Amino acid sequence: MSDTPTDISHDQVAVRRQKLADLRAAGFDPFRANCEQTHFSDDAKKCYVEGEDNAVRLSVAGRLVTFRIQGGSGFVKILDQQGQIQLYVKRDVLGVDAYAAFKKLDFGDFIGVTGTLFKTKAGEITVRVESYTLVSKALRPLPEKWHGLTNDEQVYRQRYLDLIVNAESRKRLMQRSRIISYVRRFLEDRKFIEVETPILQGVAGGAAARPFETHLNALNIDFVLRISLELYLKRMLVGGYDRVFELGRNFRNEGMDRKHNPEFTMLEVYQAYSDYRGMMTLVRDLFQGLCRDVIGSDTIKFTDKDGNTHDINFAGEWREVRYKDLITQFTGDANWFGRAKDEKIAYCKSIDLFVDPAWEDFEITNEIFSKKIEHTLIQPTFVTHLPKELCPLAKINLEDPGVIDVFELTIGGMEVAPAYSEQNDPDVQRAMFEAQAGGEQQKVDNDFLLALEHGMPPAGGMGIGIDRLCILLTAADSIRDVILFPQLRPSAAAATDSAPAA
RNA sequence: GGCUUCCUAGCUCAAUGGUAGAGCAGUUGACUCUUAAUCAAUUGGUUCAGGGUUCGAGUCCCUGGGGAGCCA
Repeated sequence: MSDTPTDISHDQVAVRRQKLADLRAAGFDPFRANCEQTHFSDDAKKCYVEGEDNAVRLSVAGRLVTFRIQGGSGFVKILDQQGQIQLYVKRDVLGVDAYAAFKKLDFGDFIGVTGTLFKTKAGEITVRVESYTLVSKALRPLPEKWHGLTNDEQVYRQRYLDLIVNAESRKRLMQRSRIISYVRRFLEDRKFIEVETPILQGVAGGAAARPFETHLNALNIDFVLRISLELYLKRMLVGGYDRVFELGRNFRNEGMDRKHNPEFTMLEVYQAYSDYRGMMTLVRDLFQGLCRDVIGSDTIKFTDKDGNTHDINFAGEWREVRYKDLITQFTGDANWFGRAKDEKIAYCKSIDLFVDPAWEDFEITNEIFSKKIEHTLIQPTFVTHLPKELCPLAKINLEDPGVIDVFELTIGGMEVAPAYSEQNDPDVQRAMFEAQAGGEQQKVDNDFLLALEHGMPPAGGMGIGIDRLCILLTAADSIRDVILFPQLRPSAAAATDSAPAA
């Protein structure tokens, strides 16, 4: 086969390039070919009529991922977006030349085939190939078929390889797409309108986080990338959109770990004439629908950070508990909120919890919540009546002016969805902003306050971290497993590794 | 940012400081219902990069790069 002087049989790329060159020399260029795809793999298999082999003719296409040739016939499998389908090729059907060429195909090549459906002795619905076309040559080999690709770095940098060889990754990331699709349908069914608001903002509002900074040359002005969707969506309430949502990317220039990627996807929903209690119903209906539609079960498996497994049950009513009660229960001190700061600090010391003496009282208390309590809330839990200092954008509770009308939905020990009765009093809102800005007037979004002065209807609002939701529902270990291309340091090797052999 | 740990063939992994190996994949051959197909033969390495210690380094030390985990 080879009249080249050097043996290239050990070099898989060279072998594949030689095959490509041979095809071209024979007058066929796979990169100039195409094929028909009448069915995806799963849809094709559903077309099989029980007991009637070779009654249905169709065309499928995909990447070769299994190759079992035995003499004059063989079975191969191709992978498309729905999964795999088996193909049966036979010399007697294809003809000697076409069959010989088929045997030279490699793992990873894209082919299109036309043929009829039948069921093998082993019971697998299979396409009996009448003709095929090579429509793209893979010049590099795939990772190993049995162990797949396990090198984390390569999984993230070359996600396409992970998707080809690791079925769980493919499934998990497909589920993410279905989750997002379901969220849209769910909200649209309830007459919510999807909008798109600016990512480049003058003031990074709606949350407390360090933003990415950038510069708009045309106006010679510094901008930041948004850290939240909130303030622009509320402007939509002012503008008369009663039910509005945005599903989009936020950016926070902070740490990266199993739960944080610098860019992440948030859903925010605002419903006029509702409140945080209305959001409870909405979020519960949404999650229960997601479980049914995407997962197919009311319960999901969850492994906590100590390796213990739990079943999280989304059915029925969910636990509702006041922030204050969680704190007094944890500390065993019914009068916790009446204690002096020194006493709180002393207590934290006694449980080995670091707190900075410069912190405010509420920060010390919240450190207990976030470090000691939050991760124990495994089953869906609405934590309500949070201290007002924790969020300046919510309405103050009518009975207790120290707390706000909000919940934080915590599942699997993670805060998944905060919701508020939204503050719509412009004067209270301004005072809260100014207290939070601590004298730095430029951090106050005056344009938003102007909008509030025009009148915003009472509303319930809610945010859901889509990545965390996906972690939960797909039982993923890390945010990197539910983001197609998680952020990594640039790889120096990648740039030099792609030059083709001359 | 700190601590711990990992980086060896295309992939998954071995290798007391003493000649770098296996499985899969590749190549050649056999095989017309396979399921990680099977059988026979066989190729393939700048051990992440650069220094150092040593008679001798994949292994020990240092610097750098990248990944993961824990902490901040």
